[in-house]
Amino acid sequence: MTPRGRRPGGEDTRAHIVEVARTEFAAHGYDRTSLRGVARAAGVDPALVHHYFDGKTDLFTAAMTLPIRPAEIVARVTAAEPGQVGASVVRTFLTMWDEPSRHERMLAVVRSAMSDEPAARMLREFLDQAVAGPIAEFYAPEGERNAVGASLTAATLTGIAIGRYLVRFEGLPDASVEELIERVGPAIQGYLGPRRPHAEADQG
Amino acid sequence: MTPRGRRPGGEDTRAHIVEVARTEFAAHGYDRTSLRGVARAAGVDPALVHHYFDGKTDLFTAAMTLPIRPAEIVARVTAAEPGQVGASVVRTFLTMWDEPSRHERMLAVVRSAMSDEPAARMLREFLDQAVAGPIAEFYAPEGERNAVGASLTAATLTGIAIGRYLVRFEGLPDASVEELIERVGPAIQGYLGPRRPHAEADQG
DNA sequence: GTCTATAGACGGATAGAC
DNA sequence: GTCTATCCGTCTATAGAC
Repeated sequence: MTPRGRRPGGEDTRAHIVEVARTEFAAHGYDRTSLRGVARAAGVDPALVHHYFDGKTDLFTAAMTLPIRPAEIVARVTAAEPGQVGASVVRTFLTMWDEPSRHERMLAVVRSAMSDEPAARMLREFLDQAVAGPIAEFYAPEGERNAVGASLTAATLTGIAIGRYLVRFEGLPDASVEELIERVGPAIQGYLGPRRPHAEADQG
Repeated sequence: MTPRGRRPGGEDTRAHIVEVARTEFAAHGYDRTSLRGVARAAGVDPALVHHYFDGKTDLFTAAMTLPIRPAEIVARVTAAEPGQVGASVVRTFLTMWDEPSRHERMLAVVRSAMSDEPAARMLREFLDQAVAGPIAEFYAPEGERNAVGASLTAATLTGIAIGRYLVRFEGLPDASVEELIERVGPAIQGYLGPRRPHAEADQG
């Protein structure tokens, strides 16, 4: 019957809208998610969504925001033995994907980042805080950074997320976390280690 | 003045539309590209686009199609020394991205694959033909396949393309092809080599 | 706090004239 | 082969009644 007017309980409709929006963004990406669709799925009026949020971008931001604690991640990474940092990074990342509170957010951001610039910025910032930053902290507290190595790490993790959760490359969705750590860890380790190819690289 | 009626020369308007469409899809992704926008950019009437193509999906397919020759790729990969197959794969892939005839197509497919299922299918098929197939051919002509290894390779290459050409991770757009080959080659090599972790794997 | 109503724009698609 | 005209759907956003 869709009762009109103020909702019975004083429950948090706003929070409900945010939740539904997150699910929609995760499932369809930014472009294909409409405020009307969110309103429909949430069982509220489209105008109510506008009442709470400035617009689509605002709703997206509200639905995605969940602070990450770089310090925590640094702690996890630095707890690993030097030779196991690659594996530790992979484990940390895959674990984040498996946290229910983060899964949909990450899905939505990656899906949307390919065509929406604000979403792309969010992806870059996330990777910077959750991957590149902690790594730099570990390997070069002084300030020297291996930017390409960090970016290759971020790229690898992004590609795996896409192959595993979005586009579904053969075998990836069903691979165990342990198998992935075992196979990808060494690759990451290689990106992060010191470079000395055929140039002079004595110390730092 | 936008002359009416049939165009002066008998030039191939259809081909022109396809070209323009490819550029639009590459720049904005599937969702944000409209037939009207394509028509506008091509200087033709929107109805003409419908005259040539069944719909948006049809136009997309027409704009993306460019046969790849697995045999060629196999030849390039198999020409490498066994220890250099990883580097060879990376070089082959990055070279394809740099071919002008392919660059926009690949950009468009990757951009679109995150939210459009037909585009996702195209991406899977491309990676299967251009990466997984040739690799399998090289390592296991008999039919045994290292599916996860091939998928991890595909995921890595996809992630690098995204970081280098789409989302622009720090340092990746400016990295030289040689540096990428040098750093990523060994990682790919690791995915493709035989696995013998802690299970029995005598021959195969 | 919630809804009705509507403005204003753009999308894909089609029928048919020239 | 090309364009006019139009249908019908969807979207974001706003003003204002209850």
